[in-house]
Amino acid sequence: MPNDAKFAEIAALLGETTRATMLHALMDGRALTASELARAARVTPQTASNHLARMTAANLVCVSQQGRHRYYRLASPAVARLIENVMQVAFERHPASISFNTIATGPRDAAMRLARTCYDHLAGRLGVAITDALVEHHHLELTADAGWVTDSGAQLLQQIGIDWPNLSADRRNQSGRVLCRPCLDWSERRAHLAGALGSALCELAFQKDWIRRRTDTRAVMITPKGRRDFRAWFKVRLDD
Amino acid sequence: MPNDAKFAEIAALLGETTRATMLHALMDGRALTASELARAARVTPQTASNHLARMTAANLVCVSQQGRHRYYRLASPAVARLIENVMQVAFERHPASISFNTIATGPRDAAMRLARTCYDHLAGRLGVAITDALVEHHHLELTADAGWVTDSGAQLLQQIGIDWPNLSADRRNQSGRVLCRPCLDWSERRAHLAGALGSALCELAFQKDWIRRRTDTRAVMITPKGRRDFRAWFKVRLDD
DNA sequence: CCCATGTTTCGATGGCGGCCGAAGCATTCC
DNA sequence: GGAATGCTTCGGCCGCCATCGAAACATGGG
Repeated sequence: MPNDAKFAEIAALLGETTRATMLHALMDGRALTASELARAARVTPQTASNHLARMTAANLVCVSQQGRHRYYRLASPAVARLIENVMQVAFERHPASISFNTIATGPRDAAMRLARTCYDHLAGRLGVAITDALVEHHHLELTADAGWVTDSGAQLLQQIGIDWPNLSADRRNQSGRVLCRPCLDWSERRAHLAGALGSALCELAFQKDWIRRRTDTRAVMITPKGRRDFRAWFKVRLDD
Repeated sequence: MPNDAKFAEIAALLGETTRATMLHALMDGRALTASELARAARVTPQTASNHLARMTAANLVCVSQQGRHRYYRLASPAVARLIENVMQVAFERHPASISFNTIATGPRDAAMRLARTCYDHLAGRLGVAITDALVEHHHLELTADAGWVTDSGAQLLQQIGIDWPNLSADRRNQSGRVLCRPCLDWSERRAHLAGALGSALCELAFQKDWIRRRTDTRAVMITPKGRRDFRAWFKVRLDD
């Protein structure tokens, strides 16, 4: 009932390792079954079930039944953003404690560091590299809190098959610039592309088989075709 | 050490009513003493001290000593944003449970609803009204994730004494548009202005005595001069 | 220097909540 | 229909942590 209580309720649900692990497993945007989540968090199914029920009640995740499986996924983009935000605060640099944080805070897995999905967009070196390349070639302008696509950027997107003006139209944009959100990547500690543009780019990359999902991980593999096309379209350099 | 653990650590710190209450008390951006925070959360000083020590260690708040008082404040804007984000998820509307959430979720206090500070910017009806007026008169364009100031907006800001181009210059803005972040207000459930612009406007409003702080609350009072000038400059209507 | 005030440390207590075993329900496959 | 699989409910155990009293420490004032 009081504001603070509901606030604490949500935060408390995030603030427990088992649930946190499950939520992170859902951060790639896919839906996972209760047992998969139990395995991911290394707890028994009944424990997982309990956690999932509570997170469902609090609208952190939602569930859809298919046969005898129950697929759980994050309830909304806002939840994904919230999780990102906690990560950001968790790994924010602070003058006093740099020595503690500098070592081994990023994902251990090399594949994870190279390329992974972050709810609905690309993260890791690939995500950062694409974003950097777009900025470098003036297709995109980014600030700490916001970003927008330039005219040349809109043209580029059009060519690869993203109807950007149309995409951004329903968000009351009028002047052709727009709507992407920087998202701090906690392995690279660099802004990369989230928001509508990040989502559209990620979808396109799967569709064109530039990247492929791996099983049981948020890491994605970059196909040879992807390597070529990322370079051709975005002038992305991943190998130096 | 593992990512999930540090994530959970931060979230767990937010997820406890006493600490949550303290953090909310700090959301107006001011620094409060340990005893003030203890009173706000209705716990003994020693309990508060314990919580504050842990939140300081986790870089959620930071402390500066003055005499025998220790003043605590939020450690960074990122923390304030995080707290806002949790509120947003906590009060997000969900088709299934609207009937529960529609009643009495906003701040009870009428003054709070009318005008209050939200870390470093204005919220409540005043914050929303200013934002609406800016958008209506095409001084500002807002989307779900981002926003920018139009040329006419930059002119208006210049007239009231905010050097907007200069303000946004250090965030690699080149084309005069820019940098403000919508922030969902959980009493009005409407976007209002945060980010650099929100902060500058709020500061200006205090400086020009359009609004004044009240003691012991985030609510601010709007002065008669404020009422006049908000109307004159921004065409804000607060009374209908 | 002594007392008042603000804050922290220590130790003990109590309660909340995560966890699993056992059992029950639902769904699918044979 | 019966067995297997996926998931949930129930009950009891255990550990963690919020809380407070008591006391120590720090600062400033008289």
